[in-house]
Amino acid sequence: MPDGTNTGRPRTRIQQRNRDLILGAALDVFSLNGFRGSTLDEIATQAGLSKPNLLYYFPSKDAIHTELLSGLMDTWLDPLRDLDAHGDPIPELLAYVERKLEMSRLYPRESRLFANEIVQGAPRILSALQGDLKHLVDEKVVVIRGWMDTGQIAHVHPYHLLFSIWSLTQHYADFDVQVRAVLGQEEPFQEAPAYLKGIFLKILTP
Amino acid sequence: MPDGTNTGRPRTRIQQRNRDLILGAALDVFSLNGFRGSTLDEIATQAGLSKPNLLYYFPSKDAIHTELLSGLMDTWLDPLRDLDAHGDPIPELLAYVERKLEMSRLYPRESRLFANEIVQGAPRILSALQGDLKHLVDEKVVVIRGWMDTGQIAHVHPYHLLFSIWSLTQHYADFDVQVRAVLGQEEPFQEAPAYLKGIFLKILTP
DNA sequence: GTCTATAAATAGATAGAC
DNA sequence: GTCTATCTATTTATAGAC
Repeated sequence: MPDGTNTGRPRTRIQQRNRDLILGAALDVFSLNGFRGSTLDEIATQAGLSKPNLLYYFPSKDAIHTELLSGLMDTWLDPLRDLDAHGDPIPELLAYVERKLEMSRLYPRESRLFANEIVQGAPRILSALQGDLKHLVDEKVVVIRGWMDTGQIAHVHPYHLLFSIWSLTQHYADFDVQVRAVLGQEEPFQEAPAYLKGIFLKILTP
Repeated sequence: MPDGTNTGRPRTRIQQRNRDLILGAALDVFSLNGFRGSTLDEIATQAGLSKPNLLYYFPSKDAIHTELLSGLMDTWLDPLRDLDAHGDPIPELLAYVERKLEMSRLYPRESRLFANEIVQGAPRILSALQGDLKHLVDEKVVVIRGWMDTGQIAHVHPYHLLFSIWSLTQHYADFDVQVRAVLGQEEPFQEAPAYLKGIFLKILTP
């Protein structure tokens, strides 16, 4: 992911570096074990810092997790935000699929962090799902419905269409081990882009 | 899921009842928190038994989890096993999609149990994925390739086609909270079957 | 079979020296 | 800022009475 997640307070270079170390390590650990399954010990070891030093930078285990989730939520929605109502509908949607798949390829830990959180009932981000996410989706669904009503793309359930895009693209990050187990040695992300573009073209063509 | 998961040893009615209570409670807890995020305390409370009593029936936390996973793996693969090489290809595949979606609707806990395990790297079932699962998939891919080569269904990457079916159907169980958050009050499983059949018909039609 | 009590290890978090 | 030492609660698991 990008940035140094600056929450406003000024920081020295060493502060910034250690915060980043901690958040990176926490992303490794939380994304692989979920919140409750992760320990500060593991995060500290992974970050190369002592446990008390971790808690010098963040007040609690919960605070680290929350910082990660809220810092990432925005970035995670960017691909959908970029869906342009004035673009050419089919290429626009295929490009969205491509961006989402690229996110899975480049940021599998972030994808699994969300997957863990949501599979486990989204206790910490339910309000964000019902708020920011739902509002953005509602807004884009209007655009998609417009494209359908003018016959520019096929008529399918717009919400479930978006679920399909999320599901299919994130699958390659979240279920990576299963995909690789089944494919043997073939590289998943080599075939996936063409495959997904192909099927979404069929789904969307009027 | 079905059965009383009999592993061979004879059991009294009270033994069977308590084993089932424990496995049911463990399914609730493990499917919501993953293995490491779950505690025997929670499982015991959920089962209405004391913690030592749990460990009278199962030797360890790990044993409960393993029993759940291995007992379920077979059932989980049944819908794919039922894919009939001699059936009518498109209806056959659509029926498979329907069976998988029905599994998500009826057994969301089981779906989330696997989702947690796989998202977290499948430490306990990797060998089953590389063994039983891969072999079954390889076998069915031969069937699907046959249907493609004779022009009965469209030519798409058969492995990724199966990933798509798993991903799209399980999404409604594993990411249920997100789906519901976005849909508001609309019931996901009302629209999903028709939507999925519709898009897979487009994908598969030559 | 089921319980209370408890062991032994690990968890998150704090105190205080440096 | 970073560390060692430590507190307190929780965790898995066992011992042993009933």
